[in-house]
Amino acid sequence: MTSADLPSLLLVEDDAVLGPLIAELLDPDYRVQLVTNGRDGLHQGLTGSWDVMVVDRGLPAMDGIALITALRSKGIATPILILTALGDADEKVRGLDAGANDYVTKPFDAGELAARLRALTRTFTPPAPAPVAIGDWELDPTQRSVRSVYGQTVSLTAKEGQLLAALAAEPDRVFTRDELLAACFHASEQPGVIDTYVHHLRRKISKAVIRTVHGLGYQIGEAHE
Amino acid sequence: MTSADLPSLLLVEDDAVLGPLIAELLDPDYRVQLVTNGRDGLHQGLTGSWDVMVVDRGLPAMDGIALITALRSKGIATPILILTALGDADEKVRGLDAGANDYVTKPFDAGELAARLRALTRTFTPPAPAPVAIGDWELDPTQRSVRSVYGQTVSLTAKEGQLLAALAAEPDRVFTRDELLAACFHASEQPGVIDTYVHHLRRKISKAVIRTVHGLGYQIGEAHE
DNA sequence: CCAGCCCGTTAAGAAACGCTTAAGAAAGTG
DNA sequence: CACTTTCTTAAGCGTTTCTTAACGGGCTGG
Repeated sequence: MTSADLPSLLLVEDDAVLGPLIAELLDPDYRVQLVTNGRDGLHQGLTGSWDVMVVDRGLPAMDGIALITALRSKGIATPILILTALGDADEKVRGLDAGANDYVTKPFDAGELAARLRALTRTFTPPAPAPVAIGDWELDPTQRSVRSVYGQTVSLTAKEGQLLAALAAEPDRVFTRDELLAACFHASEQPGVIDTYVHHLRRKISKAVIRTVHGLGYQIGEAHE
Repeated sequence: MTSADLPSLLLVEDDAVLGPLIAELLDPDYRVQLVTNGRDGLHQGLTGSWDVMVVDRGLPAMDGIALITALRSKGIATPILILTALGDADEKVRGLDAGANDYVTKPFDAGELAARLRALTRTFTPPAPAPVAIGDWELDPTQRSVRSVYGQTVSLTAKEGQLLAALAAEPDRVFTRDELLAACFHASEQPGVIDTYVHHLRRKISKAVIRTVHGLGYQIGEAHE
């Protein structure tokens, strides 16, 4: 989920009637983008940032299975639900093994589809999330404050907390500004925002926590050398 | 996956005939543990470490929905598939919203069940760029750092990384300066740049890594003959 | 062994990049 | 509605990285 608003959903459906219908059906709960062929689906899937995708099986320009295979091979891990008229068990096996996470056959029940999509997008948060350790600091799960190992507590703003949480999620990994932008902001801001917030964090916490990797981005953890 | 061998599967099914049958069906692909009531399912689910669970809907001692709700509230995030005779859309919605990840109705197709379980246990790992081995060193796929076999890590600049990657791509091959220029730079620079960067690399890493072939260029690896 | 080319090393200017600051816009609050 | 806090942009300045060039030592072939 890129922000506090609705999750984004990419719908790939060539049927001129069914496509808009499904889009309308999902509209209250998702920001739906409808594309009507596999090639557009691939392009959107690769370039956009989606919380979940619904793809038809038979598509012009690029088959649904081929689309999913292509996306997965490019490292796209977004949950994908296949929605199609082809209901043979063999077809289901093929679709799921290609990398889909769920398979629903037409005609489908609207409530069931919605529930399956909820199941796919559900981000499971354990009831008592352990505070995230960042060097000598501890990020509170509410993402609004950090405590040093020696009692001192610093409160963060929402963006500061999100940025720090994103970096802390994968220590040692280097995040580009664009990645961080997609994770914490609406992706419409200037990449320079990140610099500003990194500066804020470094001033509030110790300078050493967030490392700069020149030309790439930022990183938490392992100082190289 | 808890170990290198088969994934573990907890099957909660009270039917004395169907339970062992399903267990046998899944046996080739999973380490299956069968329990026949909800209370045992809860206990196993909480204490054991499972890669996936298959639970029946109607269970003695504790309903399947209640079981899932209880597990989720305790922070158990294991993928759960409901396998049941109750096939109403409403039932499916209830089961999925309780925290199940998939819902299959009896009678079920063995191949489909297996595929859906594969989809649930599939751990999607984005194509992990394998580190490139260079003598006693390992080039990080981000191409921005190298680690020696004994822990020491050295960070590289962008050009240093590109140059090292180009040389390491074909060990033992001798690259001319022009080839390296075309591979790492805009081909508009002086060939002498290469010398400078080779020097930087030799200073950061050990001198022996990059060999000079007089009159030709540079090389990683063994000398010819 | 020597002349001549090739390579290693260093330094310094140029360019790209990141840090810091400030100020206006937007959002939240009483 | 006024006030405060937070968000976002932009610009100046310092740092890192890139590229060139020059000098001195080393390699090769006759």
